[in-house]
Amino acid sequence: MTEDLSHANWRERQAISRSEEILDAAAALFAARGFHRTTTRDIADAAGVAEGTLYNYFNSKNDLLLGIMRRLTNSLVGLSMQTETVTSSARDHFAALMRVQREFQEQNATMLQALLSEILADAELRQRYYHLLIQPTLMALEKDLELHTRLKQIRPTDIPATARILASIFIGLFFLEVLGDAGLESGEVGLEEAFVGLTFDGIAPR
Amino acid sequence: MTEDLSHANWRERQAISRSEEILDAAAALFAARGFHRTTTRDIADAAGVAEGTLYNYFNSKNDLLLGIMRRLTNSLVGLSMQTETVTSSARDHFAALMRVQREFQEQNATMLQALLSEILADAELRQRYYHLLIQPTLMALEKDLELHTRLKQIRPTDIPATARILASIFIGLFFLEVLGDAGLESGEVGLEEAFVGLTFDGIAPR
Amino acid sequence: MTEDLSHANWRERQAISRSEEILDAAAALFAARGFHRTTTRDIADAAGVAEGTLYNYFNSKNDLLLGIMRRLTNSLVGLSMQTETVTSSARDHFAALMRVQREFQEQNATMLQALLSEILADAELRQRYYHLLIQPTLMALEKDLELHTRLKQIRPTDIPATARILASIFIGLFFLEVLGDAGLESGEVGLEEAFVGLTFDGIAPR
Amino acid sequence: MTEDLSHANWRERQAISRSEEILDAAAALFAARGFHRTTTRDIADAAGVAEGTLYNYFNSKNDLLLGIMRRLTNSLVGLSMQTETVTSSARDHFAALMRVQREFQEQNATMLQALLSEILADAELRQRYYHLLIQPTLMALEKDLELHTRLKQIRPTDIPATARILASIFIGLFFLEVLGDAGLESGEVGLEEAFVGLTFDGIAPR
DNA sequence: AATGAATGAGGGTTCATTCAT
DNA sequence: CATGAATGAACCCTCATTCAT
Repeated sequence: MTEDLSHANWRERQAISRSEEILDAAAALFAARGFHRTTTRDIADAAGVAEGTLYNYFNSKNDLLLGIMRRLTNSLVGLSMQTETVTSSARDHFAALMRVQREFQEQNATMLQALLSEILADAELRQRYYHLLIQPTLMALEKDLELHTRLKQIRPTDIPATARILASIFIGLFFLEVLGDAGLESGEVGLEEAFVGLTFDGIAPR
Repeated sequence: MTEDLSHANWRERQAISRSEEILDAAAALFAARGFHRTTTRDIADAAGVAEGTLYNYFNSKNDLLLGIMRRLTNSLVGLSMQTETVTSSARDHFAALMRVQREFQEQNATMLQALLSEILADAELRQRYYHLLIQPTLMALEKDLELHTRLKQIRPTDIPATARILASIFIGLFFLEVLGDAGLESGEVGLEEAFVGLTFDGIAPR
Repeated sequence: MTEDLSHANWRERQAISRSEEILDAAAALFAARGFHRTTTRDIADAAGVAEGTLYNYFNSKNDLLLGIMRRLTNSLVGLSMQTETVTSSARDHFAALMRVQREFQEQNATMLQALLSEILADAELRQRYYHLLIQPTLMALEKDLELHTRLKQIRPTDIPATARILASIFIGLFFLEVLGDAGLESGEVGLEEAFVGLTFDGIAPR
Repeated sequence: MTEDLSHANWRERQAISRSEEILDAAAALFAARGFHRTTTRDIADAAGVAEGTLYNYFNSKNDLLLGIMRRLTNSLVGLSMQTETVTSSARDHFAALMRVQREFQEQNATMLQALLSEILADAELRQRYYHLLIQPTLMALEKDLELHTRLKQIRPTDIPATARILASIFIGLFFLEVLGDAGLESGEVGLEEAFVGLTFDGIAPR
């Protein structure tokens, strides 16, 4: 009985890791060549399994995208739990936010790139992505802004609009990164400072 | 002779308008369903021509994307010429910039969306897009920032980083729009104010 | 009236020469790339006319092949008239036959090559070719053999079989030529001598 | 282990026979209608498989031609091994050669016809065919002639030229056969006799 | 008679998915 | 569960032919 259980566990673990290996392969290939230019054959080869095996873990090629998205959301949940803890000053808090966001993008770069392309092309996926990843981010930002406004750590603003501008910065920076912008590669530090400087103090002369 | 000329002109004009009609159809479909989910048959039908006719104007389906990109760059050139002249205060200048950018995005929404998806999936296209559309925008922003810094209308900052953050805002906002973010639909005015408020004065309390 | 006639003549001559120019272009291209790999566009370009113009002179692309065949038969008729005149010895006669055949092949090389390929692939064309070009040649050979047999200039043989072997030599040599056989390029003289030596004296030792 | 092996063998045998079935179908159709008039659909139907299956065994339609050529060369190799041993008299030897050649042509008629047409139209294929099939035949003939000359079984001749004439006879006869020449159908015996009579004794009267 | 843009049927090829082993 | 050969719908593109100018 115990053996049966452990065996089942082993199999389950096997299954999970197989599934993850396949997703790894798929994400890498989707990011490199795009979803449509990647064949199931490519994925199977990269994952070291037969083509038919893919269909034991995923119902369709499209399901792989959904799997990637699930991973991203899980990753984001872990992230939000991590940043939940309020930090001292608003300045530090938003600097930390930027850092965390950039880290998230960096660690999930291939998956994000793989998804974004299809998101722009598929209405259903788009909606799903928005609800699972963008909207939570926007709401978290709004909540943060509200909180710090109440604490008088930031001045009163149009919170929804400001949240969207901040989110746009994160999104846009990822985009520039994908586009291979040289200006970004040089140094992250400058970017973070410029971000905090801009958003907190503005660029108006004193 | 006059007749010959006018005849040639007629032909030429026909060819140009046909070409534009096809691009219109292609851009709309690419934006709606994505490049790969759109068939040449779809495009031909939407443009009201036979499938073979597409290939009298474009060498391949991919060429249609390049045609769309060419249109966008032309549109951007017209835009920069239009904004070149503006000066007055830095505040007004950047507000105008935001307005112009958003207008550009609005007027070229389908084409931008049609391209973006493929840009994320195709390295060559990506590079081309960066050089033709993003880099010029970044450089124009840097030039603007430099100018106004020299005029003491804005305080000294890390100009390349700031330019990238501003560009990111434009890019990210378009993305949110494509994702159908409801918060953006409500009002452009609030957004523009928030943008100027944020970038000039920051969100730090006085 | 005279003028009308001369005008008509001019036009007719024009038409004929146009038609011939087109056939020239077609034959050259068919020989170089094969019938199916040659497009009507290619032919029109090579002939210096528009694609539609081809159809004022030929009903279809296939008709161009028939045109080429007509040319070949005309060429062959001229040839047979030329060789009709009986020459002194049988030896000289068959040597002359070989020479004339090789000359015919050389002068019509492109057209022959263009046709042969299609002949092997198209049953109808094959039959037409056989009746127009091969059968007459075989019959002429048989007549020649009969005549010289009667004159005791050659020994009695199975005339139909011998005629076929002689024709095969001509056909096969052309084939080897097309295949670019280096042994043939070197010298024609040796070939002619070997031909007469073989066919008249055989290779058996004295 | 035994099972694995037998299983692998079964698979392999399956694959080979499938591949051969497809080639059979292709050769028959190419011979009947020509390469370009035969569609991959036709071939698949004739072979009793789906269109896509063709591409599990051959990379392209062109590859089928190469496959046919490979078969022919294999067949030729078997042939040369078979004739290598013959000696006896020169007369008998060349009679046997003729017989073997005609048998080869007969047994590979469809494949030969399938290839010939494309050979005349495609320079690359032409070269390949020459090197794989024609040149070996020519060299074998030259070697035979040399040997028998040295043995004084045939008189001294221009060996390369004679070899080419003999090869031409074989090639030309196949051509006449393809053209459906009635004179050939009647009897092979007469042809063989005429061939030996012509080549050894010539047609000159005693 | 000349033009060449428009046509659309048809072709070769790809690839996600299935299923017998 | 794993395999990979078989499938066939669907796609992009070509090109002979037509016809309005």
